[in-house]
Amino acid sequence: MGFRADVLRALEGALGADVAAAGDLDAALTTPPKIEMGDLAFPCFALAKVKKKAPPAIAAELAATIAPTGAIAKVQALGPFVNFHADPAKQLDDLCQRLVDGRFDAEARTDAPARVMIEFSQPNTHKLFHVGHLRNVVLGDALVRAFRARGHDVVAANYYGDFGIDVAKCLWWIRTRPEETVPVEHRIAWLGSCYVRATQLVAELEESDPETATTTKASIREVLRGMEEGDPEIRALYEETRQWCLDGFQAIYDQLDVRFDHDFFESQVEHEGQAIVDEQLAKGVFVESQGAIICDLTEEGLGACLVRKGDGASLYMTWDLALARRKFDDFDVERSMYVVGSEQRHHFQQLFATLARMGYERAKDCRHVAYELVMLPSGKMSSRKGTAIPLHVLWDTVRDAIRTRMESEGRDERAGWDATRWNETVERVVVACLKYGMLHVTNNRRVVFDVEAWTNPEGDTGAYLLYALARIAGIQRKAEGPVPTLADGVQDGGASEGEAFGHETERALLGHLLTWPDVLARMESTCEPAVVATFLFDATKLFSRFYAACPILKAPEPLRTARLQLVNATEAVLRRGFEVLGLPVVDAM
RNA sequence: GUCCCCGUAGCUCAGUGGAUAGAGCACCGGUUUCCUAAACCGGGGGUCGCAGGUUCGAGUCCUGCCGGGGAUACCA
Repeated sequence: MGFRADVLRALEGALGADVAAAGDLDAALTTPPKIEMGDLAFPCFALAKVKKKAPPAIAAELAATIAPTGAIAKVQALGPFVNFHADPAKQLDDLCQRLVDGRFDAEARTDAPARVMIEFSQPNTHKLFHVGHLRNVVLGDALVRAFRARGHDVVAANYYGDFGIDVAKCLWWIRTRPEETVPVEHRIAWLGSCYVRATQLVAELEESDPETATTTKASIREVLRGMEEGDPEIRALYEETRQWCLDGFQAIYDQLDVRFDHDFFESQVEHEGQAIVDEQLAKGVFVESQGAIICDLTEEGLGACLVRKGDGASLYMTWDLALARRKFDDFDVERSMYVVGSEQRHHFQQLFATLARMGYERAKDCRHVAYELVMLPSGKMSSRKGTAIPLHVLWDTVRDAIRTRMESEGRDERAGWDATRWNETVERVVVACLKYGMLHVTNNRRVVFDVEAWTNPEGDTGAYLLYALARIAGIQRKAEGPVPTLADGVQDGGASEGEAFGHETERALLGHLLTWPDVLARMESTCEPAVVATFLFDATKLFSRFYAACPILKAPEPLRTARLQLVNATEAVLRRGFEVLGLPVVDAM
């Protein structure tokens, strides 16, 4: 069948009685650091003890016993490794067939599909949506796509923070300053500034004029009560401004091509949470402590989990309990994932432990996908200090940079483009840059947001990835004569006019494409989109090298067909990766 | 105090216990009568924070320390 299978069979045969001592052969196989060394390598260290021989001697012995068969073109000992060289044409043919008949995708799927809920984004209404929030959306969406590609039944869920004291602060500011005009554009940013100014005012008053501070806070609480109890005037303002935000968020999700299957709202689960607290209090799972209600998690080493404040008010934790119950009971999810910043680690450890105490067995299948903040080169982003970059500002900046770049080039491809085509292409490059910029860094690492770097579309960026796809489309467009489709495979792997398929850039690219199923599996188990992002960058890099080194359309047959098939296969695999990260595609740029 | 995350090239980052630790940016030099030069090739640049330990083998695993960030019940 495939090269890897052939290698495993050959090794088993050559090892004979030593197979058991060698351990898991499939797991042992590695990729040599350089393509000239071969495509797969078997390290002989584990055998050294049993055979009481030096690894290089064992490698030489094994290499001598294995004859090239099937897709194995050459076997060679190199130091302590047995290196296997694949027959590149057979390998390419195999990849084409598997892409066509679905085996390639089947291999990428899990054998334990589950119903998974992935909660992400969780934007607060009445607050600025800034670059930091973008990381969450893009990360969560990538996970949704990856879990789907793996064959899971995924429910993408959003959870809007549309209630509480912060919303009241914003509304209070608006009500006490009727002279302020509401802008037509970027209303979320304006509402956010109302919230910030109210917060700052209270903080200042607490310093300078404690008495006024107290009355101000009291009137903010009045607004909150009005929201809760349905004061017509306050309620109307609340509903209107809330809707501005929901519309604004939807516009952002549309631009990013992010979709949710279900929306939760804080305003919905607030009361339910309190009911759960009463319930669990009656059962003795929750207890009173210092006037408040807690779930005592000292046994788990997590301290006290506060579920109701001393004044009877609910908190995040209270609502999360109700939310979790809905997820388990109404949606029947087997696994539940929460994409939330890493500063909430303790919160989620407590939440999951509390759910376990409440009797939810599936609490063990809850997972907090933590990620670090987005930082500016100058430090932490703070919406209160006004140092946060609103998403639309970033978007405009990147768009300007990319459009300027494109307009200065004057490419033939773009000669007949109308305004729509221009706008659409620019927008796709922008989205690719934004998403890739957020995803190519490991979750646990801070993303440093440097506008200079983000507006330079060269090197390790989304634009670089799209560029490869545009070149691929260009080749396919310009090919004259017979153009193979993947289903045709590679009929003849032989040499022609002294040139055969198997240039080192071809073999390196091909070998890399073959690892996709494994890469997707790793993204699922680690919840790290960076795994796929790195794969795509490497694939693109390898394609660019191949492209620069090997003429495709002008190559003699059958080399031309083989190269075109490599181009087709590269496109097919790249598209799978783009889909998983939610990156847009282009066929010209 | 305790717990968690990060520390790899000037900067930003990859690196699934295996071979000479790799990219991108920046800097220097080269490549276009040829499929898109947003590309490709070459060059300089490293005590993988420090010290021990486990292992045939450690950037990777364990312990301790140093530096940065975060969490640590009545904020959200």
